[in-house]
Amino acid sequence: MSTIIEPLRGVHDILPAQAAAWRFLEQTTREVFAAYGYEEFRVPIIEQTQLFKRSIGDFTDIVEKEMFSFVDQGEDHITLRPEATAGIARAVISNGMLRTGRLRVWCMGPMFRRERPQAGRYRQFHQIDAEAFGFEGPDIDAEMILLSARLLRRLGLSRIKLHLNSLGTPAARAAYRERLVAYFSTYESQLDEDSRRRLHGNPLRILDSKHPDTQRIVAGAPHLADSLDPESKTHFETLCGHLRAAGIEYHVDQRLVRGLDYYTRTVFEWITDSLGSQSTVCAGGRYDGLVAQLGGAPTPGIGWAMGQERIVMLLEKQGRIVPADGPQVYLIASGERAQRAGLELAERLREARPDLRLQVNMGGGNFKAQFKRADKSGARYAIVLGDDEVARGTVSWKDLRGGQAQQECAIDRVAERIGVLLGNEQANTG
RNA sequence: GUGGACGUAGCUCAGCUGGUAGAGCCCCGGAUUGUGAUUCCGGCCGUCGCGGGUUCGAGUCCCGUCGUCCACCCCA
Repeated sequence: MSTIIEPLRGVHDILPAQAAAWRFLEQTTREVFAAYGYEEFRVPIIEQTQLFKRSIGDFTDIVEKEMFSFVDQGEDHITLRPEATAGIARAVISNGMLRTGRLRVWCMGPMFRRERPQAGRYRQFHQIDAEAFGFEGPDIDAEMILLSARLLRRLGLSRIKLHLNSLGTPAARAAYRERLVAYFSTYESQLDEDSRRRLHGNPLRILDSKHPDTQRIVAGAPHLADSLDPESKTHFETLCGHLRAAGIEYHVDQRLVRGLDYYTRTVFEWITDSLGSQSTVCAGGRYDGLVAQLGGAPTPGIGWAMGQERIVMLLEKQGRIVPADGPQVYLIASGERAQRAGLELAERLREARPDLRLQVNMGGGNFKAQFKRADKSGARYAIVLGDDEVARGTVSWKDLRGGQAQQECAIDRVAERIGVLLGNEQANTG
């Protein structure tokens, strides 16, 4: 007897029972992106380790200790992508896609971070990702946020709040960063360990430290808003105006700085109060310097990422019923002749109605057993084919959910019959 | 990475102060003829996460380990 192989820590199977919620999320995502004219982009899951070091920032926890990195047989330094933006930016440059100026894309897929797992925080997790390149003005910032808002609304989720802030231009941010370093340096000995470590790497992160002592020091720190350059200020105010006009509620959060180094100007997060400490459901911002940093022509960019596991958790928690896609019709066939006739009939029906979801009983069984399976399949109707029906050239037809009596109809009129019945059903369920 | 709680059948859980495991659901079969979902009867299912220790004896106590979860950290 060999021992059972367990999954790796922090990775999960998505079981068929859960897949409906995922499919609903993914289908809705496709529709919403299409509604805004965004194109799907598929990029690799593995990239050169250097890509993430250069884009996300050497001093972020992600790069410092959370990446799944390895050297392969050919001495290549490879990393499983911990986020999507860097890979998309790289792909946009590699494929010369910026020559046409502007680009609005989205992608969806697994990401990897070697964190300590918790509900809503996994080592392999999935994100929906939106990116736009080549747009300088705040209109695209607004569109990005409106798009995410519409997606959340279309999913039927509520009680998710939008937090908003601006980090300024790279220059203003750099100046602010210096001011911040100067300020925190005078209190260096009083800072907590993590904050001290970040002081010269990513001092903005110190702002949202939860250490009480550090927080006291943070309270006296120079304000980001005061250091904003006039252009960034205007940019931010225009964005806020767009959001108000569109009826999107938001909360300006001075502490919101985001963890990744590449952000500039607009940053935002959608936050829920029903997921414990994994409260951010979607987050993003502008990264005007990233493309140039990765060797492309200087091009402004903005994007966001949404955590799919967290969304699915919210769908469950908020009791959203997602459309199932089990069979509509279950075909029962008993006896050798009936089985053969049943298989043939099923194929004919699928030919006639490509959208039909029809499950054929397999593995035999008496009528009782087959009806049990028909019931369990969730199908609305059962088509019954036994020796009697075969002899008569008919099928019996049973409504498993309604009170209608069982009927019989000619075998070559079944497709027509399905059209009538499921047509009605679709009208009823919208 | 730090601190803490938990880990018993496929699922949800019970098992008092240590005496070699139970329920419900699920699944399978039956209640005369080719009919499910209800009811009744019967049946299957566990190295009590794993490893070590204490003990005559451990699911129950101790240690370690793995995993899940909570907070921190980080972040989607």
